[in-house]
Amino acid sequence: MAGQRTESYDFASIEARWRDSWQERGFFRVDTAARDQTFYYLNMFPYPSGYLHVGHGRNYIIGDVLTRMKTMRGFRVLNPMGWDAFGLPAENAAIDNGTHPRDWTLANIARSREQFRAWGVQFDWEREVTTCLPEYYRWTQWLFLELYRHGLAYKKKAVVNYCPNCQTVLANEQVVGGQCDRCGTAPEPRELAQWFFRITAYAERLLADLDRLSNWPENVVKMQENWIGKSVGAEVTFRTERGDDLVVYTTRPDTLWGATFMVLAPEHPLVDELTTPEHHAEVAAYRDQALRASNIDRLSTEREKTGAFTGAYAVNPVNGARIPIWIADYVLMTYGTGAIMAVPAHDERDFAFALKYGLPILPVIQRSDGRVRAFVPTRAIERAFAEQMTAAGLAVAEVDGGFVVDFDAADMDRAVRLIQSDLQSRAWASVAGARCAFIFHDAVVPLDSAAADHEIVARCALLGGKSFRGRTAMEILHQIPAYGGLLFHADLGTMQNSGPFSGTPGEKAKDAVTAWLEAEGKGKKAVNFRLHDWLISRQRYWGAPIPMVYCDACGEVPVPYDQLPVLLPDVEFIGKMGLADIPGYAETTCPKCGGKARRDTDTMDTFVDSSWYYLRFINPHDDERAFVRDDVDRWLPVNQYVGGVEHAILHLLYSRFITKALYDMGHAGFEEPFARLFTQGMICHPAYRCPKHGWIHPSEVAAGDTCAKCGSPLAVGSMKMSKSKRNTVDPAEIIARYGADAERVYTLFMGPPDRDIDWAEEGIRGAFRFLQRVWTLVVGHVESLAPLGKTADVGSLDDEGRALWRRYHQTVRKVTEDLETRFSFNTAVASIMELVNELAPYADRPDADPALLRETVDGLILLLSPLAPFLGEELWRRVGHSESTLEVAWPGYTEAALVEDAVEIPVQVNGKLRVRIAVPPSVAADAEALRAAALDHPDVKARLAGVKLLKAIAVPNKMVSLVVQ
RNA sequence: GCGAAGGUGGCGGAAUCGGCAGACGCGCUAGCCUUAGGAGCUAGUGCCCUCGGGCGUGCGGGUUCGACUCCCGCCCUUCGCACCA
Repeated sequence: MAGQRTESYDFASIEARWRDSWQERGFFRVDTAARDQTFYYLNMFPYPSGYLHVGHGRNYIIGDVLTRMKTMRGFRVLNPMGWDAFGLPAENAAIDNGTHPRDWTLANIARSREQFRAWGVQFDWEREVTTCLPEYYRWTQWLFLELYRHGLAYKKKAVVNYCPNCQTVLANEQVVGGQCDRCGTAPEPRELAQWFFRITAYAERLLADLDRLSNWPENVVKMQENWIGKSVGAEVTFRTERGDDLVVYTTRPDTLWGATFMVLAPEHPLVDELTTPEHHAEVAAYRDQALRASNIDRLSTEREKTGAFTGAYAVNPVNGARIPIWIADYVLMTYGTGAIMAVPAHDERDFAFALKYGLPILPVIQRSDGRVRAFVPTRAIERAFAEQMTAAGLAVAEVDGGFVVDFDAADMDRAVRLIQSDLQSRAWASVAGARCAFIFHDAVVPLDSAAADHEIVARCALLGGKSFRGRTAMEILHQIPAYGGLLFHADLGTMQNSGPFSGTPGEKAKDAVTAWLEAEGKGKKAVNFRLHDWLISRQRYWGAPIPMVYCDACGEVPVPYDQLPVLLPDVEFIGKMGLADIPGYAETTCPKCGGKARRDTDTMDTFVDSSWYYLRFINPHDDERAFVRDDVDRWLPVNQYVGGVEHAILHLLYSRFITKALYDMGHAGFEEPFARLFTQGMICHPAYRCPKHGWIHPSEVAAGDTCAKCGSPLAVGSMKMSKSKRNTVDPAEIIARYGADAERVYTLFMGPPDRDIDWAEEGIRGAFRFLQRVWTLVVGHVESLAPLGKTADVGSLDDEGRALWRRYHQTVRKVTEDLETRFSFNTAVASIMELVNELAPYADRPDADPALLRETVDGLILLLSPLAPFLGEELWRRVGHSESTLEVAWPGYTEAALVEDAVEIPVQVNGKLRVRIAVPPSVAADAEALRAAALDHPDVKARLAGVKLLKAIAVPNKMVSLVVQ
């Protein structure tokens, strides 16, 4: 066939021929003065580690496809690239390689640029920004000063997370699962004076404006919502017996009457003063142990609750009850007020704590399901008990050691009376659930107060029975298996045992109690956020210096704007070091008084660098301003932002905060930086871990998944590609073997771009074969094409020609839609493949219509050109054109071509597909006509012979559904 | 525990608004062509089958003429958060 005669697909020389053409012609240079049809596409800029693997490629290839396609659609597409170039990895790599972080970083940038070039991925390189260069970080420092000037940057002494391995503090967001985000070490708490950005001032807006981000993935929005963690409740002031005010935060003011003790965080400032002498040793020991324990231990919910009694008491402001004050590490100093009122009946943690330490548990909220269960021990009653209960209409069942009677809260009084009447004189029974009470032969004691709790415990002790003893009534109930799951609940239910508020329904309870607290001056409504202020100081060298000076006379003095940048000293890099380790760096003069002063020796978190870079791309070379308001207002918010989900919280939250702050300062006219966000999935590849040698390269894997070095069995699993796991695939090898176009097409085709997916070598061969077929098809039929500009004369085509013509126009529509609005690259590729599958046999026909071939072959090349740009350019010239595909308008389609000659309509009988009938489009589009046509069709008639037709439903253009008897 | 996403052939996946399940590709089978290949071409490929059909989208129900799709209840996988009062 054609394959033997045509020249073969020499991707290497094709790609070499076009690789630099696009940059040379400046197709991706954008004039930001442009006003119409602008589109700002942005990839999250990479950390220049010097090696981008095929997984990184996915991100940039998607962006390149869209940029090329949108350019052909007539947009001025700004797609810039920069480098998030400060930070620890550069320092660590520099230490390993005995070089300077700057040299390592700049060399890597050059290498990465080369990788983009090999991929054919294009950017407006004239706008390249590099965060570690003074011309950029000068403006990062400007940003810091602006935040400072507006009260949004402040220095404070605080207990912060310090990573001993990285030798620097970390932001809250950088402690993931109790470990340093970077190195996995458990950070230790340290009290240090550090710079913070007041992101909490924006907590409410950052939360509220999530509603505007309808074009963000829902999970990212949810993650931010959870991270901000707004909760509404009340602050209630308890008074200690010594006379201190002890303020607690609670989301459940309605449970106040059930507060039977208080718990302070071990590091709470009042602990020392409150602790009585006889409890001092125990409290001190507990606190030391708690502070030493890393966050990891404190974080586990599984862990048993521990604590220590201070010996002190407070008074419950709502009922005057005297309640003990404890300390426990399940209360965090960093949330709320660092102190809680414990309501063990309705808080799971308090419940566990109270059971362990024998503290009273008083139910004050009814279960919302109203369920009540009585447990009656066998020896407490007569033999006929069950029969009597049944006769009274109560559900009774025998269980181990006795009977349970289940009823509704409304039936409580009657049921309790009945049980009591059966009770032996020295026995007792109990009731738990929506209501809680103990039944004695001479009294029924509801568990409604501390006094009742005492009475119950005393009576039970008196009655004996070694099995049911406890320090509290609830502890006694807890020993009865039949009550499993009934003793604790956290429902919002009707209040009970709560003085004047008893009977208040659940949905009103919180507000009613809060209003009352405010009126009484005992508390007030309060809102709490999980979000903390952003700690931005870092004690490491490779970052933007914090532009602040400390003067004995003037105090804290910001570096004047005209003295920026505060340069990172160009010194020999000697390993893990900070600016404080550089002799002479700190020495300076006070900008205010000219006296001797010291510079701040910390650098900024790299997330500060990346929190505003999208603005700098608009005016990257302006040395007067960070950015120009008019210009950024025209280009931002970014139309399409693309990156990994791993930035769902840190970078994306910080950027939103900075944008809002800049908006408030009048520097920008928009409040959200990224209008549309897409988070692409990771590419995974098998990774092998040897118990002795750690992550090993596939070349070191012996047969049967054992280590070639030591023979140990390996742990194998598909994991996100990363250098450290040694499971990356080098794009250079793929490109050498199959070409960049094949890698691009495979990357797009492998699956939906937001999903994680395994890299498979076989898959890329499929993409390669496809490109080869396109090559053979086009190059082999150049002679058969009509002159440039000809399009098919539909009227003169035969059936196959018309089918191909329609297929072509359908493909144009599908590819356009898939790329531009659906982000569905895999189906776009699939539909182009289908077109090729239909075009190839037609083109081989000796009587193929030259004009149709011209139209479809030209269109095919254009549709393919954003995906496989090298092949696109080459073929475009081969078929006679002289311009670049980027200068040609994206193909359009004709509506008329989407209409079929005859529509095949499936006919269902009783829900099963039985017959397909072909009808003209006009019939298919009309329900009545379609039904008639179906019923008239011989095959359908045959199906209906001898049965009774009950219903015939015709759905225009879709199907006919017949229901028979 | 809370939140999110997902579960479809041997594999990656498609089915966009409730309307022909499995597009497209990989792999596999057979044949052709070459015959050193991981090259090319053609045909086939969800499962079962008595060849008429039957069964099939994690499981169990429901709504509907019709359900991968909607509703209810479960199970499993992945991710994020997690003693947040």
